[in-house]
Amino acid sequence: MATRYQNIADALRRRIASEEWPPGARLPSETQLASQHRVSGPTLRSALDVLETEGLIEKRHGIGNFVRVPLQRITYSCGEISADGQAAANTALRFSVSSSVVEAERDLSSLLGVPLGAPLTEYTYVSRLDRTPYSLARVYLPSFVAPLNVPAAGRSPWGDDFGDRFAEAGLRLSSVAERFGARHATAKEAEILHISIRTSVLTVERTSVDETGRVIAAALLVLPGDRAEAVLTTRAKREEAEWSR
Amino acid sequence: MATRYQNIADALRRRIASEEWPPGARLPSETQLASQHRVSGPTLRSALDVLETEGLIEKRHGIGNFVRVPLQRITYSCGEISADGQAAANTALRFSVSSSVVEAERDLSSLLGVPLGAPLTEYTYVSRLDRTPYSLARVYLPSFVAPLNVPAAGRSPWGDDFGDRFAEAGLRLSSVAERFGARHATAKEAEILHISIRTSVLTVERTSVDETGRVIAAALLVLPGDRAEAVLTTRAKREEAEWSR
DNA sequence: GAGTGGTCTAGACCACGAG
DNA sequence: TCGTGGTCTAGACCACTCA
Repeated sequence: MATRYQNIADALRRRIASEEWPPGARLPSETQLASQHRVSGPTLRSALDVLETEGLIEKRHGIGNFVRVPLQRITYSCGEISADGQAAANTALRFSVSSSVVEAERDLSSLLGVPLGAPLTEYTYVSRLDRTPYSLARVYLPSFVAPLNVPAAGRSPWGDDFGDRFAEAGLRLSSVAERFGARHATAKEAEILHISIRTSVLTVERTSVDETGRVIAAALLVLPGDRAEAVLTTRAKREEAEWSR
Repeated sequence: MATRYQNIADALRRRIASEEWPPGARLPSETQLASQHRVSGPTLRSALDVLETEGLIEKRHGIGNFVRVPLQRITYSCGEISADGQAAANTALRFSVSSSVVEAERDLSSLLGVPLGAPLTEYTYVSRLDRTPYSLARVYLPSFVAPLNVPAAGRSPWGDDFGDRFAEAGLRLSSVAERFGARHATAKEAEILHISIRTSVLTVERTSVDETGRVIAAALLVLPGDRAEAVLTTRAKREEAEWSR
């Protein structure tokens, strides 16, 4: 059965779809909408919560509720080994890098195969398109790969530009494993990416392995589901020669 | 600044982490918790909403709120071309398949390159582990690939077991493209997978292409983020011979 | 029937942003 | 200062589950 706030959410959804309120427009105030639909404030607010969770509207405290402008989507290309550090970056995508030294937590120590508390260099990449944050990548290098706190190359927003470091350390990148997941943003990620903690994010856990099977880099990518996707193309073995021209 | 319900959510989260309420246990009733924390019902409920969104608790109408039992995770392996239909299935993962004939909607027609309204055979795969739904896959075959409504092979819960159909139709699978995304579950998906519409799901849009570049199958996978992940391993070209033994 | 969570109310007060 | 959304209250009533 349909509840009161669900019916209102449906009605508002239709009015948005009909472009009565085009993208970017401000909705009437919650007080006005509540009296329009003859419900109390909280009931109307739960209807708006539904639309916010769906990504249809954006709430701005003290200003109003706005129809969200569909964001351009960026693409993370999977399965590309970029030992030479020349990653395929999306055009117009700008990013910044910062680094610090951290101690290996439980997750990172098992991921990298280093003892708990071992020093790691952490690189944080934040990409932006028109001032809107689009992706967050955190890369961790063990101390045997590079001296602590050396600058990142900054060639790719995905943090896969460490071919130089590997070469300097006498390591040869052999394989890369990527694990994809979906979850809600953490409070910290939400703040960095300017999203709500209710936003779904696509996560990529990427580990780079050298010839001896040792993990030489780990990366944690966080991509807001409403503005990013990952793509992968696999070709049948037999045709590989033809397809790569 | 921390709000009232956030503080309560933190407190409850700590009590759950300390196993005061172990996995599967019922929390005190909302009325009891509200008086414990000296807040009103709605305030306590919004604290519980936070925990539900985080996947820490599960609400059961008329029964109580329960600490969620961590679910075993299943893995979808990406980048594997299984033209012969022998897919790597997770053990103990059971699934059912149903099929129907549908007309190509806007999304599907552009994905498959068929006219709007063209007849497609739709296969719906639902996998389960211990009676809990784990994945939903919908596969669409154009009519030139197979006669309408032929049964699926049922060898893989991911719907990548159509090698026989391709062969019968004289088609040779050449490449597979996968697109990954993250979003909330739709109402229909939530019902099938027994999850909330606020649950994050990992989506995979998979298109199979033959030698002439024609799309011969499209699949839409929906994997609840709390119980599934996708993995991909890429090996450097030079070492490929060694690694595949 | 007893107890649980789900919805809804009418209003108070606070925090934010803009003029 | 004003209008906005955010939080919170105290309680009513309904829907669901189980004994």
